[in-house]
Amino acid sequence: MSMPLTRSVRPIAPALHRLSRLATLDNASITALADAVARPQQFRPRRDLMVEGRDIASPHLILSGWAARVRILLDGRRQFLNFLLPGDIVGLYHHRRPVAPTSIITLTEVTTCVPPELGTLPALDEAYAIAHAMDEAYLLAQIARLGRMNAMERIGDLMLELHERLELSELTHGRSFDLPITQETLADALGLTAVHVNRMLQAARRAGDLIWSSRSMTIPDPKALARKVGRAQIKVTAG
Amino acid sequence: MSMPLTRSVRPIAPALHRLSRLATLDNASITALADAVARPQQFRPRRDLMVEGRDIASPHLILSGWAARVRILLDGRRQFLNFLLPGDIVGLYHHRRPVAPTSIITLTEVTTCVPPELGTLPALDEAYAIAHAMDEAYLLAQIARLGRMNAMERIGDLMLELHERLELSELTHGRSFDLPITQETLADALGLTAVHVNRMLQAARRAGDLIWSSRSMTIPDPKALARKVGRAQIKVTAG
DNA sequence: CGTTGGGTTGACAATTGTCAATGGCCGTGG
DNA sequence: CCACGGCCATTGACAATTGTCAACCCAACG
Repeated sequence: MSMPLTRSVRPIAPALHRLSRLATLDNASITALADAVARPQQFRPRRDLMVEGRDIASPHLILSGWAARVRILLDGRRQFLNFLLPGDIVGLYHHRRPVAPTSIITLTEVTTCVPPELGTLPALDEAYAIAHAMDEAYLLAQIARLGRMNAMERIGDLMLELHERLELSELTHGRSFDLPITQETLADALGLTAVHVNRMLQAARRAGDLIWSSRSMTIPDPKALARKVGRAQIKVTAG
Repeated sequence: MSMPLTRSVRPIAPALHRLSRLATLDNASITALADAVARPQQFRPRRDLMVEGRDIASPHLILSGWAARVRILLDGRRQFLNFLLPGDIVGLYHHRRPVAPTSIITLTEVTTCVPPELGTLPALDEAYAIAHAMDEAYLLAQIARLGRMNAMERIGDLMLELHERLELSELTHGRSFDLPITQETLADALGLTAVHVNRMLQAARRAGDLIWSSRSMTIPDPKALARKVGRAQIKVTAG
């Protein structure tokens, strides 16, 4: 905490922690990751990491901060497709000349680096594959959320998902986590309006389901909430 | 059309046609595919190809018929995550012991086969990678549809997507295609109720946007409809 | 201090869902 | 051949959820 080296490594620890949990990484993989992390890139809030339809200049491994994949309709309606949290990887594909399927925008100050290439380190490839499968699982969860849950359930379900994901990188504090976004951003992720999200958040607080103040979201009783919104666990490999 | 051999090959041609379009396949890949296709599996409607949370017994390459990935909430609400059409591949992952992220259910009579393994034929791997990227792009489209489009737009957008996808396997007839599902199935894919889908389909017909009768869906003016629902093209590789 | 971005509130409108009933079509069995 | 049942599509009346618009508050900040 007081040593300079520690200080500089600290903020990126969660991202690496999560990646190294997905598969058993050998020394070569860890070295490659350390090299990658040594060349961080900084982005201010509301900057594009990628633009839909353009070639992907380079993939990103999120080291700190929040970003989101976004799709904008012609008349300006906006839908966030998923959130990108520390440890998440985007733009890594197995085929030539990949085109970004969506734009990616930073929601907060964000640090990224270029992850080690696919196909050079088997252990890392395995981690990538698992990370990718989890991404897909969360996209599927998002579809069910938007298609079949009401506003209250969507909010609860998303908060549980975020808590679960942040836990993997040890970015939670017990039943709380930092939620550095606005209600409008939340609305765009949930397919609702900011006004309605506001009302539902108040209802959730009255019901004792969710308490959000000064950027800290608390889920007093995750299990009870999970039951209430009818939520299943995300699981990607057996055993 | 009259030769026995032709007759038996015919129904699976669309699936192979689409796959071979994604990347340039060498002879080894084509042979491997032909071998795979020679061992078809048949499924009646409403059968599970996979069950959420269970190990994936084997991946499937859809040769004919329609299936869907589905998620069911605790109280029975059902959401179809995407449709699986001839040429689509499911359950092929780069990591060990993959667990099915969702159940897959046949909507019609379906024929599948086990696609050649990943990592043995580079040309085929490239096709798999592109197919997978397209899958992902369609999932993202589904999210935007459910999150930010109204009922009318969702229907139009989905019909355009289905037409576009079926065109890749030459399963369209000009501006028409076979839509072998019920309005309730459509509703479960669109996050709506069957009653509302019914009303919107009638409105679409009155507006001249969509004409659906005896399983044949016609889009009189695809470009106009695309403009009306604010739809973009799906593109996965550059050039 | 004035400005600005986010959050909050109220009144009202639009969209979508619910429930219940009806009719057509088709295959089965008598 | 006809009666029956089942599935699907259709309709109407009504309710619930969510959106829209406009105003206001408040804290942060230059």
